[in-house]
Amino acid sequence: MTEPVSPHADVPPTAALLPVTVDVVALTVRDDALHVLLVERGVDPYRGALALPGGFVLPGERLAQAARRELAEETGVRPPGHLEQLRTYGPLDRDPRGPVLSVAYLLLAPEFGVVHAGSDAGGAAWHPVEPLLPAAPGPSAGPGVPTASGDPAPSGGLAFDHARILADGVERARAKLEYSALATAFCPPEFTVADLRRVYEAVWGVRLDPRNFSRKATTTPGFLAETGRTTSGGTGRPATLYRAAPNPASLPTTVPAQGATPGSAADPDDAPASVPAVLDPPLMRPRR
Amino acid sequence: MTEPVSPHADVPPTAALLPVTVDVVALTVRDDALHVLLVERGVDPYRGALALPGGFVLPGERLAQAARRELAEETGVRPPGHLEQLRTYGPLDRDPRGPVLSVAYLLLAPEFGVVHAGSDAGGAAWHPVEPLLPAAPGPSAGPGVPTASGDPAPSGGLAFDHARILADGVERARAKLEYSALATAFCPPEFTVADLRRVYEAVWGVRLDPRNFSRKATTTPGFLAETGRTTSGGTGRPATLYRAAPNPASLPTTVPAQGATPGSAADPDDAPASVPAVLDPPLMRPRR
DNA sequence: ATAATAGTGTCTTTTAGACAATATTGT
DNA sequence: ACAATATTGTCTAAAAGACACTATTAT
Repeated sequence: MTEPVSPHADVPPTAALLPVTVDVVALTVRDDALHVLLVERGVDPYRGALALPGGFVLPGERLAQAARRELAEETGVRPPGHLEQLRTYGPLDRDPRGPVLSVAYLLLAPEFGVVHAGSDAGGAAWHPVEPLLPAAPGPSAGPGVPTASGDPAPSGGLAFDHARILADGVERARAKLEYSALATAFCPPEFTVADLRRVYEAVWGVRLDPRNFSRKATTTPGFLAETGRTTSGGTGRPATLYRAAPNPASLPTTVPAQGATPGSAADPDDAPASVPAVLDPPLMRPRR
Repeated sequence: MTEPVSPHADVPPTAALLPVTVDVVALTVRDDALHVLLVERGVDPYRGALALPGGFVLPGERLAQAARRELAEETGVRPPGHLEQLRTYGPLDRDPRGPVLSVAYLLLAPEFGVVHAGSDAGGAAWHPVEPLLPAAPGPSAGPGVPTASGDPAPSGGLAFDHARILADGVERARAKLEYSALATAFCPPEFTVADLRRVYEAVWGVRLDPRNFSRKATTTPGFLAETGRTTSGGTGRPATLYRAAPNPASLPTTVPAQGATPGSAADPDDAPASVPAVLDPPLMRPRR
């Protein structure tokens, strides 16, 4: 029998002990545009500013678990979709309270309704990402965000370094659509080829030829599985309904967990589950 | 004047305070094979086992800074090459000492000599990666590592979860060669097309046609810059010497730092520096 | 019938891959 | 001259893209 050991028993005394937050870049496609889930901060620092949903990791908690908990607390629902780790920021010069490490997660999900206004944050809501991203180069485009004067937010109108984290999340999402089947994560369980095309168009900000797209999507192995059913009611010819193909030749996910709590074992969100045989050709490519 | 504030002043008391390590997957190409830098652990846990170089982040230290410090301490030299963040592991079920967060970094570098045997680790040395990776699927290949019996190492003969981290690093490296110009990070400042081809061949484990490769490499914009010089002395026709092209249309690296220590400002290693216009075509592709 | 969207056929352009042929060096 | 490696040229095959045309529904 081992007594409940105090954490960090044998860690060298010179090691830093850092508070760790998780922040979630939750993306969805809504009205043919990419949207991100943001909360209005109800506490300092950055009280009143928009921020990514997130918060501190609790003792004994896993990172992905913390991400899902924060998301649930701040939306009132348990969000669907694909959750994966994005990257880690900090610990210096990003939080006025002092050194804080932040592990960002990326959620790609079909639009889900936001119910609840959390305790320390005004309700969460979907916001179009485009005005929050750094202006594209080339011919100087429209005005960014008016940046309400007096606002302490450093960039893009978001608290902390969240504008940068958002930009990184969007870039990751754009890249993943190209060489993985993850576009389906933005769709409900059953969807049409046109739904899927609108995901690519919104995330990449391009127009794709519906005819060539249809052929490419339906003939790419491991991408779509026919349900046998079709849409009805809308105008025009009914469309075939698909769902995401079941784990296409998934890579053997190294290290399946070892001596851990069996059941909450190795974080499935952290295992690049049905992810990308790297050396396969891209699934989809934007127009040249 | 602000007094030196105690760290974590206003952090909620329920937040976990975690020790954080950095671990570095340092890869190089040596004798036409991908190698990783490993140290033999001189202290518990996993004393005597091979491990990735790394250690605890110190108070006031940045992540990439800690990665470079550990690397320097354990090799005796300041390694060249491209350093980028890989991903974050933990904090549960990965260190017998208790919950520890580990932020892994990836270094892609030309082979550099290892000088020094650090204090808490036997000397660092290059090891071929192939026997350390999980057996590829398909027809069951050769025997992995004999796994010296009595060794507490969980997998691949490496301490902690380092076999998994290594696998993730190799996968990242393989992917990056495909759509970025990072293969040059494995080369010395001046190199030939053949040198570069051997990088691809070693990392991907394939053979590439030297003639088609040469054309592709030299005609891809933003990849190579001619030095005007050529090799000499070797057998055969002298080859043109190239260096990596200077930042090809680099993306505007969001958030250039704000109120930080000017000089050690925003970590350049953490900024995806000259990284991949995502929507560009891949630079190179492995054979089908 | 008309409008609207879904999906197929076919041609053109681009890119990748195979491989002959030429170029330039050391021995 | 011969061996060895570098580099260019040319043809073929595969993939991407443009776009006419057919299919199937609602009104």
